[in-house]
Amino acid sequence: MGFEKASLRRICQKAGVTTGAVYFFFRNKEELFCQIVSDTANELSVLGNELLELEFHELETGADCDARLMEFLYRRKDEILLLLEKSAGTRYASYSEELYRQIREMFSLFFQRFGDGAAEPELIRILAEMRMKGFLELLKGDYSMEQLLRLTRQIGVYADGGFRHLTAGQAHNTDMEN
Amino acid sequence: MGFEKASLRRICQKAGVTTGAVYFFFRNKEELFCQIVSDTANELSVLGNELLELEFHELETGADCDARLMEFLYRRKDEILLLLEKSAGTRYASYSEELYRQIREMFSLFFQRFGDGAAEPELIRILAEMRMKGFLELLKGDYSMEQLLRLTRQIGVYADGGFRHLTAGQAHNTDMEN
Amino acid sequence: MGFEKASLRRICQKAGVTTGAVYFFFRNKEELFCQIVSDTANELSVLGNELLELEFHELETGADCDARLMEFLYRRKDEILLLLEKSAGTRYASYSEELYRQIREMFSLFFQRFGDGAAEPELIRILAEMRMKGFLELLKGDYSMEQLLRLTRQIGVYADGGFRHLTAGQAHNTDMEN
Amino acid sequence: MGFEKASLRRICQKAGVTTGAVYFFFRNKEELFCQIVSDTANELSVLGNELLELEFHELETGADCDARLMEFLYRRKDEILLLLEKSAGTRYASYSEELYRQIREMFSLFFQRFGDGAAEPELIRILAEMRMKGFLELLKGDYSMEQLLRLTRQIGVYADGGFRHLTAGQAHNTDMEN
DNA sequence: TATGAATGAGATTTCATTCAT
DNA sequence: TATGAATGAAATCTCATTCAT
Repeated sequence: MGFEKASLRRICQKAGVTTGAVYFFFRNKEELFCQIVSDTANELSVLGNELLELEFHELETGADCDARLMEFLYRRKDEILLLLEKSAGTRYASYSEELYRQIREMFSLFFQRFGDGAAEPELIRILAEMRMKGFLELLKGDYSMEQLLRLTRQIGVYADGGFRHLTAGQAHNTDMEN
Repeated sequence: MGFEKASLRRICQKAGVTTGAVYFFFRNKEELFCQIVSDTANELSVLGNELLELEFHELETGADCDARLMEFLYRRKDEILLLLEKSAGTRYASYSEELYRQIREMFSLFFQRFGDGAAEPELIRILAEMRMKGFLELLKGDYSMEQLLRLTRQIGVYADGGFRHLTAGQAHNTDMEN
Repeated sequence: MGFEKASLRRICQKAGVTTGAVYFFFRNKEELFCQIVSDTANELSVLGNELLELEFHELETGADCDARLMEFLYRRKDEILLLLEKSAGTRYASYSEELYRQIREMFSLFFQRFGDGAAEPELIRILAEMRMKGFLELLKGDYSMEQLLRLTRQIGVYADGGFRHLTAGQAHNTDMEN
Repeated sequence: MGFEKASLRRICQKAGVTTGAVYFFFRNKEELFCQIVSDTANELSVLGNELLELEFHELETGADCDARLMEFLYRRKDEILLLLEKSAGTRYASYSEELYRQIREMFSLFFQRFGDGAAEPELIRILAEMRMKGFLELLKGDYSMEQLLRLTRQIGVYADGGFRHLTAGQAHNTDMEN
């Protein structure tokens, strides 16, 4: 579980390399981790910004954004899961924060645009965490690309409905939840 | 991060005790962990079943169930976070599985009752993970009880809307996501 | 196995005492051990000398000596086994040496008296070890006093026969062993 | 004293290695012990069975068997002493039981063949323990090969005489022991 | 007289890292 | 470029002993 629990000895044993060899290519254990995920991390950041931009200018639907994101995550499955779930103890430990920020920004945008005014930051934080969790769990499931995209679409529908209900209900909150 | 990375040495250092002292009270590191969380774990299981029952017989609204759950979690915040996020390596490692099962069961029930027929297990799995994540993040935020309950209600509204959108959309799926 | 492997904690647990209490009665772990065996050790030394004396003046048969010895060992079974097999690490560690010396002396006497001249010290050493081992194993068996004495007598017969064969054979050694 | 009391720390200190280094070659302390003695243990078992067979078919005298055994033990002195006296706590702890069984079997054979009928198992047990003890003490003495073989022969003579006296005496037991 | 709690040293084991070759 | 061996620190756990009460 996680970078810190993964013993280099065991990693190397599985990879059929000697531990000594690792230190020829990488300065230390963290460097090894980082070189594995860095490209993916960079590209994900770029993609995130790009999608944020698209959404901002309403050039693409949310569903299309989700699909493009998932396609990327799927292709880099292993690295993504390392990056987002096993990076504690490395300099990528807080990488996911950047993603969360992007998602929160997007959500904030939605609330401003389609909701009735400002959105509560804490609510947005929770929703962002949930959404991200959704992506990650989709990734962890052993799905085919088709399955994955279909499920992604459904999660999108779910999120969309949730958002609408939330903004609609904020005016007459008490009515809605009963 | 987690039970396994939490060095007993460091724990004891912070607590101002020697590591040897711990072994007077607990057989080993895991026992220490378990004695901290066991009561809470048991009560949570009971509460989970109770709420499941209530929902099943429609004796209480989902919102009320959520509120009762959050109140419990809030009162046992520390133990709950240990139990659900730091238990890898202990015999509670798979405890959360039970909770997930309960949530999935409840979701399944909803889909059967209000949706149009059977629900896809994989979709339910993802939604359950997201919902749980929501609860946990609510817990991790440093909120007052009032704030917490208000946010919980909002998440409930979100989830409710998501569910409706999802079941409504299953008939004319392609329309919805565009 | 032995004094050093027996944890005081476990000893006390079995005895239903607290470890603290032990240190009220005994200076330390070794003292506890020694007070358990000391009386027995002293009496055994005395008995050993007495039997040696008796044999020396031919006031008693070897079989009677053996019987008296075994009766004593049997009554102090537990202490004897502690003293002779678990004393490593205590000041009784070399206690058994004294017994071996006595047995060797007795064997030496036999060889001088009934054999044809001086006896080889190394041979006597081995025979003494074997004889002692015999006594200890007799003790460890879960026998009744009667069984024990009968077996002791048989071992005596064995040893007697061995001795005779050995002394008889020393003149024409090569004949005997074929 | 024994495997369990032999601290790896001290072993390594004497060997001029760090304890960590040991774990490069051996999985744990027990593995270290086992790899030292395993070959010897296997060969001893084979030899034991072989000698048992020879005795059974009377292809070799007891004295020759003893000599062959001692030669083997002498060549593997260190490993044998580890195996038979220091193995408590390892998976070889009960190894010597196999040897005892072989010796008892051989003794049983003798009693059936040369004695007058069945032999008492408990007596045989004691005699086997004594005989084994003899072998071990022979080994522990710092003898030359010649000395060792000569002493072994003498112990053989002793045992032989003991056996004869015992079987002869079983008919008129009460006479003998006085 | 006895207990419960605590200590500190030392045991086995693991691990990232280094180094000679 | 790569290996096998080694190191030293730190982890969990055990144990004899001490001490306040």
